[in-house]
Amino acid sequence: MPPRLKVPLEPRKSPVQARSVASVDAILEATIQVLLQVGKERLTTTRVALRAGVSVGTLYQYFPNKNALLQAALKRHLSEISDSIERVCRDHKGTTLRHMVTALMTAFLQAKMRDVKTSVALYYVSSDVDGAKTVQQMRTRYDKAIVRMLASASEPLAVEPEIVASMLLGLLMGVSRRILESGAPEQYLEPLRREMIVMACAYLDACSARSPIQDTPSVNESTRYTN
Amino acid sequence: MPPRLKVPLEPRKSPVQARSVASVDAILEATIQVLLQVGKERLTTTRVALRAGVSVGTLYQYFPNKNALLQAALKRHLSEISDSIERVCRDHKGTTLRHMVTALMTAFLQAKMRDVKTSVALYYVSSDVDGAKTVQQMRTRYDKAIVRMLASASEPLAVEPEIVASMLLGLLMGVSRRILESGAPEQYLEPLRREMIVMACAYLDACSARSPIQDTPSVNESTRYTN
DNA sequence: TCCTAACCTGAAGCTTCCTTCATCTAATCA
DNA sequence: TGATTAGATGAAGGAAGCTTCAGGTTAGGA
Repeated sequence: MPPRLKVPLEPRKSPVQARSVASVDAILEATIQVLLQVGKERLTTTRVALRAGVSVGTLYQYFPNKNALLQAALKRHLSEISDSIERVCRDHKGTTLRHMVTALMTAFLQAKMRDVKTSVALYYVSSDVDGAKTVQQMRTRYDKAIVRMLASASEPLAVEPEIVASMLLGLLMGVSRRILESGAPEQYLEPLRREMIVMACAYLDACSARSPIQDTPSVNESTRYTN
Repeated sequence: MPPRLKVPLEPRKSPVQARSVASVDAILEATIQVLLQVGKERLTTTRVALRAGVSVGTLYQYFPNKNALLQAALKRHLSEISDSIERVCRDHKGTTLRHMVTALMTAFLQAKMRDVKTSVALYYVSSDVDGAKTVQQMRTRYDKAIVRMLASASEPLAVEPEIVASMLLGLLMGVSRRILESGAPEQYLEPLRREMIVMACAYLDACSARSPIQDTPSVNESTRYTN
């Protein structure tokens, strides 16, 4: 049983004329729609092509295989978000921690909710083997940008920026995922956004209150509390 | 094109003798392993059976189809976590908010990290159409339990417990997912757990400091901050 | 206008796997 | 110990869908 290393993974033709650019775009768009309509399991290349108004052959002219198609759609979406985060981080270097968090949360949510459908659809592909890789790459971009921003804060930060970034991103991702997965009625978005900012700010304050070296009382058992 | 509503979805035979119980367990275990080794896309029932040391036929005696197998594995894992959370919530009714959060965070992380491999493997199935349903069910269980606990706190809670629960779970899920997906070196777990508790407590304090009716300064633009 | 390259088409080959079922073995009980 | 039920087997049917390719159409330049 030789490992199936199908050779034809060379990137396909890339669009030159206007009509082909349109095709590629339609295909990517159709991918999202099909994903939303039937889920990843029942997404077929033929179905995507049909939806996009082109033939399967055309699809395979720009994407070497089904998986590449899915990854491309995922990448396109995540890149937009990464860009938006990096921009915010750049724009807020040297400001207050509070300013930073507020801007970060707002930007992230805005980017993620810009089109909810796409975000939801892509959860289907974000957690297969290849999807995870793509996600990981983007995560690295977020992380770095945020750490850099935090490190430039006008106030001193009592905790390593990596840790803080981890917490902020965890909160951000976790809450937004919850919102998206739970049907996401528009109205809850704004209050939750505010709540997240409250939480993040409260956390940062708590960080500042701590001495640089950890002074959290140690906790060894699940039944003993930091009071 | 009739919707494919394959009839034979009746639940199969359930194990009676000891050996069959062992088989079912081996199959479920093998599912996780195969999931980890090759991912969901390349998981085949034959491969799972082989790994479990039984034949495909045996597998199909207990699981009506491949998907049911995956869902069963997912459900088993999530149920353990739900149980653990519900227990903690029950055991901490009427205590301090701080006690509650600390216990909650600790219990959740412990349950999730008990065996990291399983948790990671099941991310692959947790976000397909059916997996999402299962996850949603469990989420409801978490939510209710936590809301009930929060509502019983010895101190008054200035914010609706649903909102608080949402935030806490968002944080919890988000951070733990980050940990799991990023390779999860054991050593980072404890500091992050503490950090989460710090964050959650800081948030609860901030909540108490607010008057019952929202007094968060309103924010209308992404470029205006709550100072 | 004609030619070449870009682009599009979709039937069919081929592979992969899910699932069944006829048959065999092991356990349990009278 | 013989009968009955539970459990296990794995070759083979069959469906589904990815991908190719030989042959058409369109666009743009000479």
